[in-house]
Amino acid sequence: MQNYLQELNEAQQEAVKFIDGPSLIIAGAGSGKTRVLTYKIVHLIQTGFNPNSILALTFTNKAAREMQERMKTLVDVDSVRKLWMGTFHSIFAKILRKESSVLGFPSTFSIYDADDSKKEINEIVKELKLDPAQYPANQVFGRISMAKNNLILPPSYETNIDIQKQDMVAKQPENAKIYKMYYQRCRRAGAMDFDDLLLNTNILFRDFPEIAEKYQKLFKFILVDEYQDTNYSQYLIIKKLSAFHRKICVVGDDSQSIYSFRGAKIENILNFKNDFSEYELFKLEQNYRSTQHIVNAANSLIEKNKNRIPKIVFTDNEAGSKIQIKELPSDRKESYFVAKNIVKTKRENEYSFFDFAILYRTNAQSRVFEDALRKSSIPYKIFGSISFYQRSEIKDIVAYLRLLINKRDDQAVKRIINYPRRGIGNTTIQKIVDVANSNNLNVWDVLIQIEKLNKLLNNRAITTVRSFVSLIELLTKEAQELDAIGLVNSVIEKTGIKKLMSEDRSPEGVGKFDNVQEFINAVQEFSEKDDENVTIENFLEEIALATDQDSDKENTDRVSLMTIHASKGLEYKNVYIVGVEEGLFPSFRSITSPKDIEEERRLFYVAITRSEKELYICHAKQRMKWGQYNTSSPSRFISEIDPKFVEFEIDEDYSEQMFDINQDYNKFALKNNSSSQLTPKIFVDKPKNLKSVDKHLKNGKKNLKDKDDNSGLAVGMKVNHAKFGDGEIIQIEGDDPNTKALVDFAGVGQKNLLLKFAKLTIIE
DNA sequence: TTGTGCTGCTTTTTT
DNA sequence: AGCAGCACAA
Repeated sequence: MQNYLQELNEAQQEAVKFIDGPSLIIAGAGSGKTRVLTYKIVHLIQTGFNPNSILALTFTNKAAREMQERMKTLVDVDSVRKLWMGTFHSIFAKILRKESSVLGFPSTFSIYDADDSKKEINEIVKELKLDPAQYPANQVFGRISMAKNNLILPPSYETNIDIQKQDMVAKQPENAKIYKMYYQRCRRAGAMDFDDLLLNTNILFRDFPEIAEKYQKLFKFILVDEYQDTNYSQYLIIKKLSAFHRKICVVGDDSQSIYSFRGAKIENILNFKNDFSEYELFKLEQNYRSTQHIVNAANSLIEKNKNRIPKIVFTDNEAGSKIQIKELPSDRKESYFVAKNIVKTKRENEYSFFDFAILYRTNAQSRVFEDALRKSSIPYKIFGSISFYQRSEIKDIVAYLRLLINKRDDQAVKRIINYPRRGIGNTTIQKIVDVANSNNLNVWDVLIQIEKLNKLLNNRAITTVRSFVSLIELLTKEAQELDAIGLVNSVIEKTGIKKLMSEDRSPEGVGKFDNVQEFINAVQEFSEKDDENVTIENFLEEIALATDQDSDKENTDRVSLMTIHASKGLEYKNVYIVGVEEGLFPSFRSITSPKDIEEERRLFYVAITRSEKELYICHAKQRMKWGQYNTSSPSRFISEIDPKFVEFEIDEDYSEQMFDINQDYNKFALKNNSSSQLTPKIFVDKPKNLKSVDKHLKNGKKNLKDKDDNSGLAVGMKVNHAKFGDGEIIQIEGDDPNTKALVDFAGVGQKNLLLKFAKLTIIE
């Protein structure tokens, strides 16, 4: 069983074999980092460590899954299952579920995703009568996230001078107040957002030393992947947990630190020696992935960064071809070029589509490529766009499940109280929410005693709310009795979601229905796991922390499209880095800060090192942004690569003959014209609803009670309307609840008004 | 209460 | 260009 070591080079072997204390492994791009980590865990198990005492933290679910798969070929499946292996968020969510009671959270606490969080923030901003434009949920959430990742709770946020200064500069002096309320609301809802999972773990370990000790002793060996991307909150957890055994191995590459925007501290890797002075350092510098030209080009670029750990990544691979720098006239042509080039390269080298990746800086860039690939009949898959579970039709169902498990989940109730439409409108909801907030109650608490609001709400509203409550109570009961699949089926059945969706025959509607089917399949698959943890709670947790990368089950041959961030850890034979232009890459937001530019440079470094054989770097001279063409110049990063390793290419024929940018322009201009200018506004001057009038007549509903007295109105009368001013009645028709009057208003034209809504006063 | 048409925002990257 | 949220009309 020693042979696994022979598959490693000397440096890798040393790193794997050292298990006596803390170690730091600096792993250059393509140096076999995952392999080392995997084998190290295997080695630990072989040396006698109980898998249950090994904690391995990864950055993504995917990384964890990949390692697990690899390990299953090396050790028995049962050992792999017993490992504590997963993302920070999923591992500590699990621990928090066990221990949450001491923190005042139910073990069934909900996990708010970014959507829920932003909605909550928006509601608070409105409640505080602040201007939503001045307090964009995105920004405020970013501030709160930053605070939490640095363990700054609302009281400290309020008194922290630096933070207050920043908020003043940003013209958001009330952020502290919003944070405070947000914090309370989440607590009230029994909900944690992503950052809370880490923050609360810290609080747990800080305030309950006996619990901390339990886990400190449990985890005899701790491994952390992508250490350069950990934030302060994560760092503290790791430090605390490893304090007892001090057997910790962190793996990372400072050159690939690309997540500082969400609080990652590259310093964590640089400061490892401060906390673990007895540590051993291992450097993996041999690249097994790429050609010499690619490795050298990447090295020459990253050397421009000041803040880095010195290391020399080298390779014994072939020299390979030079990196191609390609200039294109427009973003559209960039996409056609890539499509054509993929076809050509594939044919010449007998590659599969799997061997190609298109990498971009922002998700928005994917659209044109989708277009070009589809037109060229190239199969493709976009990674990391919207996660399957983020789709609104799925989130609706998930909201029901969340509510069944945690009645305090206010975001979930608000989402589904009127979905499917059951006649609880915004006015009613707002009143209920107001009552909840002013009494510091959960929305659900108010709903179950809705009768008490008989002064505030009309009887109809109270009745509908009551039937909603009994629906939820019924489903809650079922949640105890049925298995996961049965429950989900019952939910979509009894709520009417199934009926509603099956009636929608539009292509989007059908697509949504398919997604719901797919969701049910996912539940099925989950419940078939031969695991003791197949509860609906665990399923919800898994999907709350799932990203899109998760759902790549199909293995049809196709080209991969993704952001560079999403590409970290992956490799492809042929890579196209597109949109390498100033303002886009590096992003215009980073251009004023040298520190941010360094991060963008590392990001570019990551992009380059994804490639094994061929690398194209493309930039377009014109790019469509927000519906308008802008001129852009090549990124500074292109000229930072040592020219020895690149070749420039401007294909004149290609750009002149095949495309004409003005054609694109004209097309858009034409489209805009036809929709907004050529279509004249038509005023309604004929009663549209003749059909419904007919129906009522047939049904003989003519002389039902006359509550709203419209009898004073007649054709020819002069009336006044609050908005439209004075006018003359041309026509009256329809029976009572739907009586309509056609009125000719001076200057406005003719309007067909429904009398039960329109307030007309008679002038003469 | 519900549906529609308009405004205004978006684009950094994600657990 | 595309979309969500929102005001307003029905």
